[in-house]
Amino acid sequence: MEREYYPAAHEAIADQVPQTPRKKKKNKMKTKRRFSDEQIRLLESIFESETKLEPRKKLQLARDLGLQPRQIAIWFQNRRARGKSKQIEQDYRTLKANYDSLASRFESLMKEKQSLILQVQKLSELLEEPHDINKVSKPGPDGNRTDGGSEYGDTKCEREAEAQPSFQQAGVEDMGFFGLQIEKDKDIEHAGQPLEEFPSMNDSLASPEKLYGFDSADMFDHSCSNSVWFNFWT
DNA sequence: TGGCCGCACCGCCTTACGTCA
DNA sequence: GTTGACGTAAGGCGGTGCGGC
Repeated sequence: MEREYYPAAHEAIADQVPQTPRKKKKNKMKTKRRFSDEQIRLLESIFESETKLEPRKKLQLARDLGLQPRQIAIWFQNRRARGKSKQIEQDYRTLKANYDSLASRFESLMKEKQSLILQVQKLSELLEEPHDINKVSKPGPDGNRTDGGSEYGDTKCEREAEAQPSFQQAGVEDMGFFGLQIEKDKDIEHAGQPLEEFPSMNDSLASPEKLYGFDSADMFDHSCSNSVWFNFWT
């Protein structure tokens, strides 16, 4: 469909675009005409080099395009607003991509962490065995206990509470032995916090828990204040 | 020198028209 | 021909900077 273009300023439409309309309110615009492609092209080319116009240049441009200076000023204002809006959208996309990438890496690291914790628990059991072998209930054929519990207690807390001294007994104070740094005592209480504070971009973006369907509360059981956790973030 | 006023300009939000599917 | 979504020119408002008094 053909556009209706804004005529030159000296034509009738110019009368509807007062030079200083700021004080004239409630005077509804009668007609609105889009600028011609040529006008837009020139405006865009100038906007590329300077997003704000000097007054003299604005007057010159208004003459060249047959528009009112105020129309030029408004076009630049609206153009800056459009540019800003697009920039915000671009920034949002970039941030979201970074967030998604980070969340993905977070998830994979959590899996790796869980795997390493299991390895440590198994090693802990191995270190424990020679000292206390008589207390250990008889394992089933597959190596698991037949009563459904473990030699370290039936709860996660008990297992962890007992697992920690075993390292000390074995002279393994520093978990750097496993390439890890163990969290102890008060530091342990903070070990789970970064997980809960994993940044969500905003309410519209799901947190990792929602995004990936896992619950941080399950991973960091705060019912055990002395739980052994590794500092995920170091 | 500090305060006031008018003006121009800006950013931001809103309105209303033009265009298109 | 109608309608709803979208783009955009322009209105309106509050804020700021500047020059004159």
